[in-house]
Amino acid sequence: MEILVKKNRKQQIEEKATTLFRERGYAATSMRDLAQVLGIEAASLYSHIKSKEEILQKICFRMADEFFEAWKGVESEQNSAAAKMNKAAIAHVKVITRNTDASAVFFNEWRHLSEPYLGDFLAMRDDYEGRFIQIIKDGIASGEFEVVDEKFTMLTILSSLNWTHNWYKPEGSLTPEEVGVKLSNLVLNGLKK
Amino acid sequence: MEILVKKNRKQQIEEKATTLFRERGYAATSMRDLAQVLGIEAASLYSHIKSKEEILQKICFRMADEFFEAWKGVESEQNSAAAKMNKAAIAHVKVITRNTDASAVFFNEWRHLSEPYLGDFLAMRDDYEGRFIQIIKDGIASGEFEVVDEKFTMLTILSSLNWTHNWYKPEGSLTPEEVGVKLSNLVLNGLKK
DNA sequence: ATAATTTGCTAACGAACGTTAGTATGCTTA
DNA sequence: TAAGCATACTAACGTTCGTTAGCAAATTAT
Repeated sequence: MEILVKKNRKQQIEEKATTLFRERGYAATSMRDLAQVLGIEAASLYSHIKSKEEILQKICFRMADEFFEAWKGVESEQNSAAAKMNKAAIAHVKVITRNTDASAVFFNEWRHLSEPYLGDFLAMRDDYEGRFIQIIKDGIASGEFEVVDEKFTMLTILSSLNWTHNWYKPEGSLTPEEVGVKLSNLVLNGLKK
Repeated sequence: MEILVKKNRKQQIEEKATTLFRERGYAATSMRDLAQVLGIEAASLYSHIKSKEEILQKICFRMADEFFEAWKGVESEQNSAAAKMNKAAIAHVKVITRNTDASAVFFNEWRHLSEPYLGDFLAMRDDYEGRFIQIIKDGIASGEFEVVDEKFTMLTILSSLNWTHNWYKPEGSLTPEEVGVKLSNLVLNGLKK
């Protein structure tokens, strides 16, 4: 009967690898380390995967997919740039808080991707960052936001949002939604009264 | 005659290592990679250094020293928390922008330190972060700042400041001081008008 | 019942890793 | 001029790396 409980070995491998890559880094995690966590021999891993890098690719591009998926609904009919930024921040943070380990790998280990994956990855990142820049531009044009350097501001905002993976604990008191709201509020309104 | 121009081999090694560690990560940089950049054999490195990790230790703890050194002057006689935060942000960002490569190593590679260095490092980080928390607490107590979760706010602010190493180009138009001012302003006043 | 798939093993490959030993050369200092 | 230090070499060490080949058992699908 048990539905959704059975996971095939490949999924297990990717899950454990995500944890290890997060804790030790991709380069410092050996296939023998990974095998040991799963209770098998290193060579046995290759019955399920093609290479070590394939695991990293899966993690990185699955996260990218999730970020783009979450973006849907951000640029809806509403016209306020602040509301859009709020929505975007919440959507973004929700993805991170629901995948803290995979997010850490996504943010820190992507440089170990080889071509053409690396190029694809960077192109997606550019695309994604461009969406935040557009919101900022809109806000400036409409007079909602201060006149700022859009790229600088985008980088600053995203760095705040992206850091979430480093401290968020799912078992803590804050829900992903609440984290997004608080971050969005701090970014939009600042610390001063 | 030439003063301050002559650098001994050990310094050269640390400089080149900083660049490589930044570009490829500590674990993915081999001693043979490093030797090649310097035009010597890998074994020759050991006439100057004790181990690969020693280089990482030097980078990390020199940066830590610089951050603490820069803090002097932040907690001066002035009483406004906003002014203190402004000073702290500028001081912090100045250190980063003047050492972007070493900062990247400092922020991303410290986990490869072994004990007792790792413990020392984390203790220093806690100390440093505590200083930012104190400014936030002061600002809340004095009514200058919104009532916020101090730790959450500290993490968010520092993540913005610390991301600077990833995009700042010394040859660009912004001076370190200007970057600090802009970041501090965004954090304190927010994006909205 | 049989075929196919999943899962795992042992053994081993060649390459790369950090590091040490021992030696040699040239520069700097006493 | 001698001593000492800085610098670099060749050769090699034992270990670990990612990965492949070939085989075997168990499970699943036809």
